[in-house]
Amino acid sequence: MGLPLRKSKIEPPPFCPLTRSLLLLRGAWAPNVIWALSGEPRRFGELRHDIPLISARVLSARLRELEVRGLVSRHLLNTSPPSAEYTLTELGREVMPAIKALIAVGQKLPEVGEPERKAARRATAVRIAA
Amino acid sequence: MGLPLRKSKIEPPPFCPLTRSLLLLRGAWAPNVIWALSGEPRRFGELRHDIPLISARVLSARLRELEVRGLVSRHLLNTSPPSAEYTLTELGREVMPAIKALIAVGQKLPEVGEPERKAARRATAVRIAA
DNA sequence: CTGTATCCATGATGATACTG
DNA sequence: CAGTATCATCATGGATACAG
Repeated sequence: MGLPLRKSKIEPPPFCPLTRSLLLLRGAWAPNVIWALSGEPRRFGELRHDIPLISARVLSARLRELEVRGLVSRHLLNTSPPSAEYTLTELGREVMPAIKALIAVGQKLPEVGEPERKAARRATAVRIAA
Repeated sequence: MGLPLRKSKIEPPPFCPLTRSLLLLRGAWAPNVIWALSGEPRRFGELRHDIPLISARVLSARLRELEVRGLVSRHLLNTSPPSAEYTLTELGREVMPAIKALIAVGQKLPEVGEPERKAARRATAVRIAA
């Protein structure tokens, strides 16, 4: 995310079967957007509320990207004031299993703060005879 | 991706059940590393070969992070020249379902190039009466 | 071979202001 | 309300050189 998925100027890993889905998760906000859309159709403002801290700019960008990829469809409502409604497409719903799997895994993972991330590796480092 | 998961200086979304797993995918290379370790234990050099284009610096960083999080264990072999062996821990293996789900989804997603990403949204924009 | 330290380029975000 | 445009910031990644 940032989850950023930096695409090397060269070529993306030919082997990795993960490259594609990783592109999907690009930005690290996309999964949350999909998750927020898993239920009923949501309007832009509702999504902003559902996904705390996401900026309008980023939400807009992700929605557009997901739309271009065919995971999300956008409908303009001729209301006043005008509003927009976003829903998952059939293709978009196919992503849910992966999202759910991620959530399930997350619940099993221990919480790790920033400090620990930079901690030494000695924790599990073990010396064994060759 | 920089699937990067940029942690706001403020606070991470309290609600999102995805935050944790997303932290795991940080860097967008982690999933590939886990995937590469899904089989037999691998040495540093083997991983570099398994994951084309990944730099030693990044591979090292991801392995360390996964190690700190308890998903990967590292073993130094007293060989000459010295070598290291990485394996998934039990916790690490629990992530596989999510990885596999991502791969499965990836196969269903259409290929989308950079140009399309910036393309207009008109494709699916539809006007419906309110 | 296994990593680590630097330096640098780029992408992803956040904040803010503005338009329809 | 729904977005978009701009500007500034920072993390992640790549390349290269160096160390155990």
